Formats: sequence, structure tokens, C-alpha cells
Amino acid sequence: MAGLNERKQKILHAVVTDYIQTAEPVGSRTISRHYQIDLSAATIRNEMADLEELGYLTQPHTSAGRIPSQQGYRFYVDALMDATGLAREEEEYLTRFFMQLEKMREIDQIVQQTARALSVITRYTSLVLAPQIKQSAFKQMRLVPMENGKALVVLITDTGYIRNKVIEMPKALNQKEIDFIVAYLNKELSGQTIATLTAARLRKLRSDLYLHTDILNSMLTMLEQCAQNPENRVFLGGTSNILNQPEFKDVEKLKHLLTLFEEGERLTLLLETSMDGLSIRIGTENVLAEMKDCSLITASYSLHGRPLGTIGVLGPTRMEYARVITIIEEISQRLNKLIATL
Amino acid sequence: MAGLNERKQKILHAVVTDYIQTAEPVGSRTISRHYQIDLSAATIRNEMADLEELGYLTQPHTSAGRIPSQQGYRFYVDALMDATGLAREEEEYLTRFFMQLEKMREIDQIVQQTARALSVITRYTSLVLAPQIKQSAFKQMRLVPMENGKALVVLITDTGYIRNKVIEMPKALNQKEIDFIVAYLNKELSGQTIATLTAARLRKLRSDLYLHTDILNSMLTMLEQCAQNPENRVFLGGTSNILNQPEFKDVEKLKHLLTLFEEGERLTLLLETSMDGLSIRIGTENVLAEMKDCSLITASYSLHGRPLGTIGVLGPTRMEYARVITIIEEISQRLNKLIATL
DNA sequence: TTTAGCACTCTCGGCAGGTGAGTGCTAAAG
DNA sequence: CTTTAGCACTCACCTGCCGAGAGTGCTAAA
Repeated sequence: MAGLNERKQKILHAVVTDYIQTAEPVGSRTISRHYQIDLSAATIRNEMADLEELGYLTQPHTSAGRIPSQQGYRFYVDALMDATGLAREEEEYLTRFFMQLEKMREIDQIVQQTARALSVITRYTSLVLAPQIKQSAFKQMRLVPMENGKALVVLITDTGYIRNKVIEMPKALNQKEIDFIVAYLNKELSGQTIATLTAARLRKLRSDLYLHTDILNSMLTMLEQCAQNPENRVFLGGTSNILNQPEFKDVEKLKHLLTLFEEGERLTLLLETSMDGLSIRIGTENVLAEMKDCSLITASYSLHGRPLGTIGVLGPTRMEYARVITIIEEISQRLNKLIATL
Repeated sequence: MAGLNERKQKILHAVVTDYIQTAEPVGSRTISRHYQIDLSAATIRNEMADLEELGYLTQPHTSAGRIPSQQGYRFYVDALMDATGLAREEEEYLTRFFMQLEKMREIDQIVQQTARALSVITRYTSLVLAPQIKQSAFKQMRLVPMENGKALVVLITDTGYIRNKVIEMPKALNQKEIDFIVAYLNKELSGQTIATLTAARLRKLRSDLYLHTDILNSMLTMLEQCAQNPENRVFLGGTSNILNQPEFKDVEKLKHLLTLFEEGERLTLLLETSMDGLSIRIGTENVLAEMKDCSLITASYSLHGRPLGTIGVLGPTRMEYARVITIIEEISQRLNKLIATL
């Protein structure tokens, strides 16, 4: 498998690079002229025939140039690709962008804006997965009395979520009682994730606060809803960018992708399976059939080492891997820093 | 202009109906056979030639059938179209959907879900404009002290927005002072829209509460942000539905539309100009150049007679006008009722 | 082992011819 | 005067064909 001598690697590198730029099958002549490989077209032809037999290249038809196969891209990404830095204008754009972002305190907005920036800067479609409320830790919970027997429950998590819910307040409570309940809940729950609210734990809370069962129930209902309701956590950016790729001039393919983009649950699942560091899925390495002609590059972002969500870029298999990887890693790092300050 | 005798109207009606269904140019034979018009194809041909000369029909090329012109659709919508009721399954779907919706109390979610339902049921792309915070009236404002010198401002509007902002609390205030400030603000502002907060009004508030300038400033900052920050208020549903329309098999057209879909500000502007009852814009009647081959049907929804936002359906000019209009009117009415209960 | 040369293959664009749907016009029928 | 049948005509679309061009594989020489 790794049995590619240096010359073959050079040629494969040239083919991939060229094809990524032009989207046209690459011929032997092109390579011998445009790349620093001092070999004649004929020699390169022989090598390319070998590379095809080994599975790294394919021919769309007999008398066309070669294009990288999925295996070819994989080898390129694993062994050949040269790391690139951020371009200066990219760097500046990001700095400006994150300065804007610091003003926002709510994670929803941050995530949505990140998706936008990611697609603008890469010129591909971006997918961003927001943190799961369920896996977020309590920071604070508050109860705000309102008029006509209602009250507002406010929940703030360490991941930057602020969630409100209006509840009925079964009987009038004075401020002292409210303070007591809230203080108790905060003491008990602070720092724990919502998912750890097991039935046993709930029983304990209920018995500790047996004097205020009604109001406690209402507040806990909100938590349960947060734990159960799987709200849409995926944000897209630059959907129209796929139309710039010649491989998607076919309307049928497009339809499959655009339809997928509207299926929040499946996208969530997809991104949840990529929560560990950088991941590159090429073509059929993607589980979703709709993405068999695409590559997806993802990186996770985290708070205190705990992974919260994923940012990703989707493009054709003919993607500018090196550039996108650099950008994604940069953004995920900056996002980490930002979230730590929430 | 209105000089169409009954026979011509019947024929125009038949052409539009047929073309809406098939998307193929309609020939004279088709009409004479499939519609209750007891005329030979030849007669219909003559009438169709007249209709073309009058501008209601066009021919894609000399020896093809006729398709309605923009003017043809306009006449159809204004005079010919027969009103249809909701299909039973549509009715059932809507009832079920709005029962779900009643559980949600926040307007953002309601609006987003409405966009989804609208696109599912019409099988076109839907656009929904959420109420403007600025034009919403205060219901309540609250200040919740938090640890380490911070506090949470909560704003609730009559349109169902709940907005939070964490602010610095300049000096420690006791509960009594907080209660006083909040009570005063609520008394002063209740029932008024945020946009009415003129400079003069703000001055009065500041002088009335001169003892608490710092905290007041922080709270008012939030209101100013609500008034200024034009957040994205447009929600889309069923974007991929445009791909089912044969008129959009051309990737270039698609690109223009999809790009437009990402431009929130322009969409907002578009929908804001349709805030009065039902509106039907056919082809170039739409201001946006990207929509010159589309029709947009919109209806506004309101609270106590005050229009809050718009729901709309976007399709090709060859749209099922009657069906879509019925659905849009139904949904906007149900939405009105729902919002009144918030 | 590399390279030059050459025949071969395949795509693509343009062109010709046939087909079919639908028209406009004319003249006869009502 | 209106309607209808008939017929020639037009145009899109499909098919097959041809030549050009790009690129290959193979062979034989360097």
C-alpha cells in the first residue's frame, strides 16, 4: 500500500494539486511541463498507468487525463499535502470577526456567526454543531416572579446558553421563600450537567424541598424539557457555495444535498460522531449516502477539555484540503478561547 | 384591457390551469379535448392567437403551444381563479401542527416552525418574517442579580420575545432598590413600543432615577441594542423545494436565488414592504431582480390589529395560486389567534 | 531506464436529415 | 358572420455522422 516510490508520490502530488485547481482531468504533458519533475511525458504516462493500477488514479474515459481516486485523495491527505499558513487577509478577517463575536454572549448567536464566517472564508459550505444543553453544566438558575401568578425560570449554563420559560406559580411565594429555593437548587446543582439529573437525584431534591413541591415541579419540568427536546443544533453557512463547484452542476445531486441540509437530526448525528479533534472524511468514508461525492473536514471545540460541538466544512472531494484544514484548526482554537470567557 | 369575452376567459383559464399542472406549453387540441369547451381545435387556435396579440399568452417558439404571460397570470389571479378550500389532510396537518405550536411560548421558535409547516404543506419555499423587537411593546422588564457583580436583565415583549443580557452591576444594590427601579421602569414603559424611547424620554427616566444612574444606563443599553441591532428576522423553509420545479433546472438561476436566500437584510426589506393583508407579486412585479421568474404570495399576521410580520410562499410564476392562497390565509389567521394568547 | 514516435481511442462540436407537435391560413359548411 | 376541416409550414428535438483535438498505450531506439 505504502509502496510508492518518491517519483510516484511526486506525480500523484502533482495530479491532485492540478486537479484541485482546475477540475479537469490532468494529462501527462501538463505535469511534465508545469511541475518540477524532469521527466518526459512518456515516462510520466507509464508512472500514471502504474498509479492507476494501484488504485490512486482513475480515468473518466480511455483517452482522457487522470483524476485522483478516493484512495488517491486519502494518500494525499495522509502523506503528501504540504501545510499552509493562513493568508494575511484571512488572518485579518478572522481577527476582525472574533472581535465582533466577543460582544455576543449567547452561544446560539456565536455558533451561527461562526458558521457564516467559516463559509465566507473557505468559500465552501459550513456546518456547525452547537453544544448540547443536556451536556452543559449549570451555572445558575433563577426564578423571577411576574404578575398574575406567573413566574419566569431562567437557566444559565457554562456553555453560554440562557434559556427562559414562563411557568405558573401555584401559590404566591414571598421573596424569602423564593430565595431559599433558588439558593438551595443552585447549591445542589451548580457545576453539574443537566444529564446527571437522574430519577434518584430528583427524588432527593423533592424530599428536601417537600414544602415547595409545586414550584419545584414547575422548575424541574423546564430542565426535563431541556434534557429531552432535541432542538435543532446545526447551523449552516454558505449553502449557495456548492453551486460554484462544477461537480454539482447536476441538479439531481444538488437536490439530495439540499434536502439533507434541511434534515437537522441527521446532520446532528453526523457531526456528533466527529467530536474528537480533526477529522477528514473523503467520499464514501462519509456515512451519509448523499455525501458520497463530498469531503467533510471537521474539528471539535471544547470547554476545559470537554468537547462541546463541532465545526465543519463540506466540499467536493476535489477540495482544497490544506487550506481548509488550516482555517478550521485556527477557528476552532479561537472559538475555544472565546467560549472559555463566557 | 378587460375586453375579454367569456369564451376567451374560458380558454385563458384552461391554458393557465393546464400549464400550472404540466409545465408544458398547451396546444389547442389539448384544450378542445380535455376541457369543457365545445369548440374545435381550430376555433381555439384563433382565439389563442387573439389572446397572444392581447398579451395574455406567449409562444416559446413558433410551432409550440402557448404559455401564459405575466399579464395572463395576473388576469387569472384577479378574475378567473376559483377559490379552493383546504384539502382534508391539509386541514388535519395544520390542526395537529398548531397544537404542537401552542406549547412553544417564544416567538422565534413559533415563526421558525411556521416557516417549516408552510413549506411542507405547499411544497414550495416559504419565507417568514418575525416581529420587529423595536416595534414590540414592553410587557415586563426584570433585573436578576447574579454572583460576582453581574446581573441579568430580562425583557419580555407583547409579541412573545424574551431577551436576556448579562450586565455589570456597578455597585451592590439591595433587593429593595432593585425592586424600586424595576417597578418604576415597568410603570413608565409598560405597553409602549421600544421605538418610542426617544432621547427626551430617556432624559426624563434618567433624571427621575438619578440616584441609580449606573444601573439604569446598563439596562437602557440593552434596550438600545434591541432597537438598533437588526438581527436576522427572516426564516426560510423548504429551500430544496425549488429544485422540484422544472423552471429551475438551470444552475445559474438557482445560484441567484440561493444566494439571495442568504442575504437576510434584503429579504427582510422585501417582506417588510408586504405588511398589508394578502399580496401577490408575479414575475417582474417583484422588486428583486433575482425573483423575476418567481411569484411571491404573502400575508401579514398581527396582534390586536397591529401588523407584526409576514408569512410568504415563493414559487415559479407557474404556481398553484389558488391552493397557496387558501393555505396562507388559513395559516396567518391561526397564527394571529396563537400570538394573541402569548 | 528513459524517451521519441506513432497509431489508437474517445469526447465534443457542428451539421444533416427525419419526426412530430402545433400553428396559421384558406376555403367550405353552418 | 362564425365555425370547422384540411393542409402546408415551422421549429424543437433526436439521431447518426464526421473531423478535430487531447491524451493514451505500445514499441523501438537512445
